[in-house]
Amino acid sequence: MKSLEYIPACNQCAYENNSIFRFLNDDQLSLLSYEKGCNLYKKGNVVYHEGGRVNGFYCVNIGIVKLYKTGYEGREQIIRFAKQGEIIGFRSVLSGDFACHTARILEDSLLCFIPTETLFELIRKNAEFSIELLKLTCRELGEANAFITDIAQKTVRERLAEVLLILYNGFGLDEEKFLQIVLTREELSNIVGTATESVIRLLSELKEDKLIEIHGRRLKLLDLRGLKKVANY
Amino acid sequence: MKSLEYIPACNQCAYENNSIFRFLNDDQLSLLSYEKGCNLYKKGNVVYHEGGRVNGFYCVNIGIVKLYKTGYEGREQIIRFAKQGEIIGFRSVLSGDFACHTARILEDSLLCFIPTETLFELIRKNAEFSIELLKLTCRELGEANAFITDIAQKTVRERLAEVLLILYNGFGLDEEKFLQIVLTREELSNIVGTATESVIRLLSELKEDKLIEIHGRRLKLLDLRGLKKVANY
DNA sequence: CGCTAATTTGAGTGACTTCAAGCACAGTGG
DNA sequence: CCACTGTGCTTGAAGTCACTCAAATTAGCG
Repeated sequence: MKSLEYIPACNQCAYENNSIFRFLNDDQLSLLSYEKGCNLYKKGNVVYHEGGRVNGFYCVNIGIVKLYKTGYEGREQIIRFAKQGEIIGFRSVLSGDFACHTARILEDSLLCFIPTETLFELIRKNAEFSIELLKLTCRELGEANAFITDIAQKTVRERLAEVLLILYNGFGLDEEKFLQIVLTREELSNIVGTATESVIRLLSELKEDKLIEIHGRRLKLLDLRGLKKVANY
Repeated sequence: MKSLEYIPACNQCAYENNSIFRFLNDDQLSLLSYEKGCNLYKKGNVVYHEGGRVNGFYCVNIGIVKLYKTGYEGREQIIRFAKQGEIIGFRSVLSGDFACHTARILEDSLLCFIPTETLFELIRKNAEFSIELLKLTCRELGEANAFITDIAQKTVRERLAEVLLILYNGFGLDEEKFLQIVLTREELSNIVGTATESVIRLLSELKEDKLIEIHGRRLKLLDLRGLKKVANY
């Protein structure tokens, strides 16, 4: 982690990255820019640990952050990834609780840090902003509940295909149809909730069926419609 | 469903049942009482359907409501139960989306209906209330994520024990240690995410181990500590 | 420094095991 | 009397273990 002298302005970023902060007015955006901090993080760094105290939350300016919980036998369960414009850790800030997941850098990142008090001030001053924050949380909750249903009812094969589509929705493809997020097989298994070996075998199956191509860790999604069918999605 | 002439006042209920509305002031509570409706529902009635429009949300005055999603093969996945003082359906109201689960009456209920506009008015007028609403949603989100981790990593036996403990936390025991919510084996299986037969077998196992007693659908929790151990909870 | 050697890490495969789902059917109690 | 509970049996999906292979990192050393 490295502190920055140059701090990117929020008023620009908010609109470019479609962040929650676009619901703030100019004054509030200035306040935000003034009160926040900004740091560089390298891949593998931990931003905050599950169970630790947090006294503020983060907004991703550049990079990707992996959020995961640790199960009782040490296995990580990936909850979600945060990319440009998304905020992480605000749940613990709001509830005043310990962090309920670990945040680890997946791709070198630039994160802005916003102190707890600033968040509360903004919520109190701007009802529109707080409604949008509520909507955001509700959306995440809806996704979480949908995933519970899937993980409880679908086969590993279906879930894997679905996870690929969820990643597609979040990160998109490049011009060659490569998924714009690169994960190890183990990380994939920690989203799907299965063994690494199963992911390896099932990816091969999807390749056999011409739905994807495998180039090391980079995955090319050839047939989105076909994947949807496999995933019942 | 049956409309009521007598409508319970919110200012009393809010405090007695520790509902989210205790963060409203007297005027706002009066407004709420004035603008809400109130209906009786019988066991098995559907309050709203997954995928349907909702133009308001509900607060449980008496009874228990079961919230569940329907998987792609028609299996229900129970998301949570709402009891006295809890609100349901506000997520769809906030996001303006279709309901993402079905609400069905588990025990005869008295539900108060609050129109969308009233909710938004209260959020706009009362920052404290909206913060508490945010906290509530965050808490639910945290629970959902924890459950994802469990369902992905734990065995059915562990999950069943855990579900019993979750139900204990939500509904408590009577003086004879009977769980204060009565579910069919199928409903239990639709929380745990398993087959009905597995629940039956595993409940028997827990009985063998003297952790619970089975009296038809009523379950007596004999050894909470033991259950925690089984559940790794 | 640069160039192997040594070690680690992740991907992939096969053999085996096991947990839990599914099916069929019997019992029972609301 | 029908929906729910309970049991035995079978099967299959997926987990576990043990191992190989390739690539990437790090260490060692002239």
